[in-house]
Amino acid sequence: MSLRERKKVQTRAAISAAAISLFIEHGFDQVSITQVAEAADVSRRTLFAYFPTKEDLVVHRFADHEDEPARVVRGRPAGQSPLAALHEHYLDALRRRDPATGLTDGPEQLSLYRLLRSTTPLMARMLQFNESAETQLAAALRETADTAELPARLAAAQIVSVQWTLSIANYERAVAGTRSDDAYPAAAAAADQAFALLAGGLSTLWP
Amino acid sequence: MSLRERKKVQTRAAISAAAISLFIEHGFDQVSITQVAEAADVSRRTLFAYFPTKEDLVVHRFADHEDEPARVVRGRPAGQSPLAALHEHYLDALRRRDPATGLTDGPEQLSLYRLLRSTTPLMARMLQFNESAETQLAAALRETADTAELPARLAAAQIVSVQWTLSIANYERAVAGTRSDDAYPAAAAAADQAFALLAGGLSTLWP
DNA sequence: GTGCAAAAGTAGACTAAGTGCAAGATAGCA
DNA sequence: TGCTATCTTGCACTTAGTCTACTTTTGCAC
Repeated sequence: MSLRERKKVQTRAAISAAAISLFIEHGFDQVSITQVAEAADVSRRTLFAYFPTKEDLVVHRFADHEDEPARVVRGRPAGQSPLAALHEHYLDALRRRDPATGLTDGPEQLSLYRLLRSTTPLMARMLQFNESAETQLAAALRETADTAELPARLAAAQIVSVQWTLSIANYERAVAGTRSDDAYPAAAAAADQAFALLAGGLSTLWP
Repeated sequence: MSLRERKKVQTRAAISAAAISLFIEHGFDQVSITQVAEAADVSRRTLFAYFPTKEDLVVHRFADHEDEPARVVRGRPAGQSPLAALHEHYLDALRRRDPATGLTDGPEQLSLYRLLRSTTPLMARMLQFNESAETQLAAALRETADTAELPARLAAAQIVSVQWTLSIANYERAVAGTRSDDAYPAAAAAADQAFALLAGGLSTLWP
C-alpha cells in the first residue's frame, strides 16, 4: 500500500472517529460538519470528499454488511437449506461477538448504538441498508435455491427483518448492562427461536 | 367545521397537491420549497407551518396507515388468529382497490409510486412508517394474543415486511400497465401465498 | 536530488432546507 | 364595532452540500 493510500485510510478513519466521538458527546445535530472538520484537522471540503453526507460519517461502518446474507446463501455447502446456512452463520457471529449482532461489551459500540437509535436520520439510513440486503438476498435465493420471484422476495424480507430484530434485542440487553458472556446464552436461544419461527411459521405461535 | 378550520384543510391540500404535481413533473430535488410555495400561493414560511420537511409534502398521505395492522389485530373477532385477521383485511383492501395495496388504476397514484421509488429520501421516510407500524403491531400482539415480547416483535417484523413486499409487487404490476381488474386475481393469489408462507414457515419453501 | 504529472487538499462563494422572531392580516366572538 | 387568538408573512440566520479555481503533496522518471 502506497503512502498516498495509507494516508487516505488514516484521514478517513480520523474524520470518522472525530465525528462519532463528537456526536456521542453532544448529539448528532448539535455538532456541525464544520466542527467535525476542525476536530479532524481537515478542511470542510475535504471532509465531503471522504463522506458524501453527515450521516455517512457514522453509518459507513455498517455499509459492508449489506451483502452479508446474500453471500452466506451463495456460499453455503451443497445440500444445506438457505435458512440453515443463515442460522448457522448468525450463531457463529454471536460466538465471535460480531458487533453487528449487538452482542458486544465494547462501550464505544454501545454508545454508537445509542446514538443510532436516538437519531432519526441515522436510523433511516440503517433501514435502507436493510432494504439493500433484502434485495440482494432475494436475488441469491432465486439463483441458488431455485426459488420463484415472489417467494424469494417474501422470504428475503422476512429473514432480513428478523435478523435486524434479533440484533436490536441484543443491543438492548447490552445497553441494560448485561455482559456479553452472560447475555450469550439468551442471545443464542433467541436466535434459535427466531429461526425456528421463520422455518415453522407463525401458526406455531397462534394455533 | 369553522371557516378557519376549513381554510386550513384547503390550504394544506392545495400545498400538497401543488408539491406532488411539481415533483412528479420535474423530480423531487429539481423543485425547491420556494417553487412549491409559489405554486400553492402561500409564503415559504406558511408552507413550513403545514409540513415540517420537504419529504412530508409527499409522504403525509401514508402517515395514517402506520397503525392499521395494530388496529386490525386489536379489533379482530374473538377466536380469530391475528394472522387470519390480517390476511382477511388485506384481501378486503385488495377488493376495495385500496391504494395502499398497490392495486389501483389511478394514474396519479402510479406517478406518485414512481416518484417514491425513484427518490431515496422519500423511500427512507416510508421505511420509517413501516418501523412504526411494526412497533405498534408488536404491542397489539403482546396485549391481545398473549404473545411474549420477543416472538411478538419477530412476528410483527415478518408481517409488516411481507405486506410491504406484497404492495410493492402490486405497484410494479400496475406500473407495467396491467389494469387493476386484470391484476386482481394474481394479487389475491400472491397475498394468499404470502400469508400461507407466514403461517407455514420457510421450511415449506426449502424442504 | 530534480522536475513533472497526477492526485489530494483548500478557500470561498453559492444554493437550498429549515428555524426564530416580530409585525401584519384575519376569523371568532362579545 | 372592537378585542383577542390564531394564521400568515417577511426577513435574517444557520447549516448541509456543491462548484470552481487554486495550491500542495505524492509517485516516479531521470
